[in-house]
Amino acid sequence: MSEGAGTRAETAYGELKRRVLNNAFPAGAYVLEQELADLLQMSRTPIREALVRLSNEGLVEIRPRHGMRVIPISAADMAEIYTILTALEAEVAAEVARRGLTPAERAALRGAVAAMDAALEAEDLDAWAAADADFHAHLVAASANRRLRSAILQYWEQAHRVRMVTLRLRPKPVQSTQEHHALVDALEANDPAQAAKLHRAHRERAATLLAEILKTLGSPAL
Amino acid sequence: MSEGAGTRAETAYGELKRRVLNNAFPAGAYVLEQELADLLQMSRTPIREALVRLSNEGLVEIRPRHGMRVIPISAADMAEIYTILTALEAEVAAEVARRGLTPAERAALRGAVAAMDAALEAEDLDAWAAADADFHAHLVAASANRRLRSAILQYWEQAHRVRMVTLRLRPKPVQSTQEHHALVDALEANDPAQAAKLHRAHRERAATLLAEILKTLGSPAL
DNA sequence: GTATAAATTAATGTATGCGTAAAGCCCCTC
DNA sequence: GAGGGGCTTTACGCATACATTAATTTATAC
Repeated sequence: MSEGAGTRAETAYGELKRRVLNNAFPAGAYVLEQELADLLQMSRTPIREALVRLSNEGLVEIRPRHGMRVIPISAADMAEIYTILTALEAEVAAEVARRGLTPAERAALRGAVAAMDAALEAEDLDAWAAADADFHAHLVAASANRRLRSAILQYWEQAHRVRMVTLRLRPKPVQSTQEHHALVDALEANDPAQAAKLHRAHRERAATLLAEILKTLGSPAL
Repeated sequence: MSEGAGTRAETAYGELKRRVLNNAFPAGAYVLEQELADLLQMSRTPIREALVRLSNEGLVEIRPRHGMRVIPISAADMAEIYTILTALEAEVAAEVARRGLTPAERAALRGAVAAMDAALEAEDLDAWAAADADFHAHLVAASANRRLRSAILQYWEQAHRVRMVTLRLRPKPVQSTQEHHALVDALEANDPAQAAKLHRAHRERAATLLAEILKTLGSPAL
């Protein structure tokens, strides 16, 4: 069993982040530092450090006498996030296309697309979402730009909760598979412009879709 | 006199950040938490919180028994940062061109370009750098995307120290002015694609230039 | 009943103290 | 002089205590 992290602050960070991403906190509710300290069985000090980090990452909000809460994401927020994700991932696509795919990368990407196909056929939305995440993770991992990778991850995480909630409210993602295949083709063909363009279109379509769903949901902001 | 911030942690954050950006810490040297605490006349607790934030922002590095140091930026780091800045700012340029400039924005941008011209004529590099920063700040401020604004600011800050150091090592920035005028033209003409393209070219040229200077410097990493 | 002021509560921001364990040092061996 | 084992120092990680002050409640006046 891998414990987790050496320091308590890191444990707190990891554990709280996990819970935030899995929507384990009551939506919109404030949680006090002491409650978190009790929950994770440590003093407020490491909890505080973890909260500072999480709030820096835009995942939680600290309100001085009310505690912390998961940042609610509105349709407008989602649009902001997707704009950034789109720009950054398109950059990755271009970079990767420029230098070409290694066989391992190619395999990983094609594998992820295959998994998406399979999940779609099996009507397993969770598996599809996982495969989709996998695809994008592999793509991002192929960038040599460490800062770029970590920035993308950060915005991906901000959007994660919402993606999960809306997963079952959207039409079956059939077109997505096509788009992913085309993107890998462009990457293999060493065509940066095309790769960036395809990826951008892919993301923009997803963003539009999400925006509509969120608008439909009213906007109680997740 | 504006004191600064209410809480000491915020004061520490602001003050330390200011010093980091102004290169007030000996290059490459580690500084202990206690020394910072003495420096700012507070206990280690708020200092720690500030350091956690700064390290999250990629400005400093915390090494457990050695203290904190300003993160050294190599030529490769600079390339990473500029890639991200380029992608994000091009996005802003496109967004702003899409919706058009308000008269105030137009005035601010043209004003900044004029200031760059003047500074160039007066051979005042500091003024030129300030005007350049102004231009980009005004451009970024014109985006409605809060997350995008803050992400750009973050990477801008990471590059700030290096920009200042290299300012006097580069050829006179004559071409820059032209490029800025052209960009404003595209923004006014509501031409998103052209605005993005121009801005991207502008930044990529700057990045190439910087890379060469840094390579020339050897790479002791700033 | 509403509004204002006073009193109370309680969550945070910060200082402090201490145990831990890493880093450095000393001394010894080869 | 290089290597290594044990000792010392000390910076940090964390728990804890407490003052501060915002939030809330109660009291009071109208």
